[in-house]
Parts: sequence; C-alpha cells; structure tokens
Amino acid sequence: MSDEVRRSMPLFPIGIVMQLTELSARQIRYYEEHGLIFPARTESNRRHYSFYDVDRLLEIKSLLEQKVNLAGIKQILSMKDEQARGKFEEQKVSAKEDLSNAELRKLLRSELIDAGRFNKPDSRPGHMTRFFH
DNA sequence: ATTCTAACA
DNA sequence: TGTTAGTA
Repeated sequence: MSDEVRRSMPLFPIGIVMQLTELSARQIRYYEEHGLIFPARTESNRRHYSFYDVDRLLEIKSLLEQKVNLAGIKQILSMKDEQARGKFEEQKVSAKEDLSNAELRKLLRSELIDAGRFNKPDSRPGHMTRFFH
C-alpha cells in the first residue's frame, strides 16, 4: 500500500488547494477547525495538504452544495473513515455499513427528499433533518 | 509574495 | 463567510 503513502504525503500549500477546490482559504481553515480535515504543518507553521486532503475538501464542497451542514458532513465523513479503517484492518463490514460513494449519495438524496416532504419547520432532535440547513 | 491568527465599520 | 490587520 505504498499508494496511501503518496496520497497522504503533505505536498501543497493552501494557495494551490484553493485553486484545486475553488474554496476560500477561510473555508479551508474553518473546516479544519471543525475536525473535517487535518493538514500537516511545516516547520514554519504553514499548512501542507495531501491529495487525500484535497479529495476530502472536494467531497466537503460537494456535500455543501447539496445543502448538508457541517454536522451532517462530519457524520458522513466519519462513517467513511470508519469504513476505511475497517478495510485497512481487514475487518468484516456489514452490507449496510459498506456504502460506496454512489450509494452514499443515493441515500443522501433520498434523505433530502424526505426532509423536503415534511415541509414543516421541523427541528425534532434526533432526526436526520438536523444535518441539513 | 504567501500564509497565519484573531477579530469585526 | 468575507475581510482586514499585523506577523512570520
């Protein structure tokens, strides 16, 4: 798995990441504050992002465009992290937990539709609606 | 020239 | 989130 090494290698500064993701430096740093990404730091305290980080940011951007708030994104990302961790440890994952990106989007889309059907300003705690704007 | 943190006419 | 100030 020498590929993971390359994907996680801290290579580019925030300026490049801004162009690659079309996100503002403010946003990129903000998502880090909220534990969505963890870029490495240079000796001069400069942030250096890996291809893996850039991919995460693109996923975050995509989810934001789908009106998912940070709480929701954090859930989704942690789910995927757990899955990745599981595969790395060669652990068995249930079919339900093993969601591909396409399946995850499909699920997300249906959740959005559901949330939309209940057009009442529903703020019931413990509901998926909490993850959307 | 770039990036960083902190803060808000 | 944008933007700006004062640094490193």
